[in-house]
Amino acid sequence: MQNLRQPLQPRAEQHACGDCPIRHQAVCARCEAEDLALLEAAKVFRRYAPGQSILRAGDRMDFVGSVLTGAACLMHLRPDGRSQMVGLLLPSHFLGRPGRDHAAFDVVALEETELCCFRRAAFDSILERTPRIGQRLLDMALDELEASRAWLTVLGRKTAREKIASYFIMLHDHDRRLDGADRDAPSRVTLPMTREQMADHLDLTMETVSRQVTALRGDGLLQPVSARVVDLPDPPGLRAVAGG
Amino acid sequence: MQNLRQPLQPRAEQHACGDCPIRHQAVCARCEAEDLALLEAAKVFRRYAPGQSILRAGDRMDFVGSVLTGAACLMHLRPDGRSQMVGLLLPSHFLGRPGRDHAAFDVVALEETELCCFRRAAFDSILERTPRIGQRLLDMALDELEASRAWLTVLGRKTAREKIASYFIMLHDHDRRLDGADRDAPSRVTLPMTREQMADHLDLTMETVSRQVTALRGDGLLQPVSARVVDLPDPPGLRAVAGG
DNA sequence: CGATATGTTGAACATTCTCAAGGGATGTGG
DNA sequence: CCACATCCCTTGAGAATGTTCAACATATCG
Repeated sequence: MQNLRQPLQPRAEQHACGDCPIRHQAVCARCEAEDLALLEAAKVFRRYAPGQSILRAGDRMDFVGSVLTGAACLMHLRPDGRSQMVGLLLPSHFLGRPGRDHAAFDVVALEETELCCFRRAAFDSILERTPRIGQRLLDMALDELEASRAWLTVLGRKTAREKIASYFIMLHDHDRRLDGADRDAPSRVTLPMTREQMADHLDLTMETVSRQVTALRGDGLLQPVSARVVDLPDPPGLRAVAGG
Repeated sequence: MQNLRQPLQPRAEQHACGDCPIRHQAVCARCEAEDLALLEAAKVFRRYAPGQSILRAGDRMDFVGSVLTGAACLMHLRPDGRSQMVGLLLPSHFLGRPGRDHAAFDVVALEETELCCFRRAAFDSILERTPRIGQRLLDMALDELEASRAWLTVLGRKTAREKIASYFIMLHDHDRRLDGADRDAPSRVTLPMTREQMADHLDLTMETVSRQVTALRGDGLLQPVSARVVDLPDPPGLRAVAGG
């Protein structure tokens, strides 16, 4: 069993918070210099390979942390073997839950992924002394809750075509949130997952994903560059297809 | 437009926190006497009729609060008119979001519903002075997030039959959380919604809901007493059908 | 180059939806 | 008390979206 205590990858090179790519989006976003010093002293970078298990449902969680680079997913495995991807962890997202010992879902790295981790005990004590971090965490949790509820609409009320469009728009928008560029300008997204994993996330089959990607390419809304890289020539058009 | 500032129902009779039905499940669960005094001074009960709108998406939210009795739902309305119920507010659930002015979703009372409300400004200042409440709120938000993610599996990977079973088990389990009784013992649940609203929540059609309820009755897992009251003679059996 | 993993396309099938009709409770007015 | 209206629910038959099963294509990597 692999978890945060047993990274299989070589120890990640650790950077200063000053030039952190997620400095102003993550749990530390509202920290002042003094708060940051506390976090900086406690942090440890961890690196995971694609497909590597970061946590398993029920595991003791000794660490919490932020996704720095890469992507991971939360998986809900059912007793009968069926599984559903119930969340995506992209750079700046927080992993772990203060006040809860065991993981609720499996967490799997989708691609090469770096985490900025804090030992649970250390993080909890920083939380106590630094209300700003607790507030930020609450805010992020409520954002995630809103996103998860909005995703219910994607799974529940959208057609296969709309789901695929919604998925690409979500990736595009998350990139724009990090780089601040124009949301309507053409862009290139790198897919963090295989067709099969997309199918899992969108509650479709791999075949339907494939067919709908082909269809959207035919409509000029997606322009595959390679299997994992896709150009979006017309984000507003794609957003319209995504519908809401 | 109706919202928390304009309840159409007569002013609700207000009770002391001491004999509150959700005293130990709501946001105030971990409050000591002194914290409770602060909340008690700021609280106002509100009552809503079935079908009444409590909030509309985008509304300014001047109040936050807990559901005391009844049930309400969070609705996500899409531009094309399709809608999806993205959450259920049952007794003890919290409504509203500190640090956010506008509502993300519509909130509609499903049945006669009482809320224990606090003016946003007052609540925010209590939050600041009472870290226990902030912690409890974070904990509840993370519980809701987990529930919402688990519901993704219901919508995404379950058959109509499994969805119906999951729905009844969810209601049964929420009742058991409030009354502490045995989760495996036969019980009677009161449905807070019509077949059409159930369909909306489960992402099915009213017709499919009706057919599957009939089928589960045939299997001895549901025993309708009236349209809105159903006996569950065999919760473990129903839970098995719900599957995960 | 051959092997394995990943992605695409095709055709038959199944679950659920849509459209349509009818049943049963409750309420209102005559 | 009955006729009628309304709302909610149930049942049926055909249609449709997405699935399943299967073959084939493409890519990556030893």
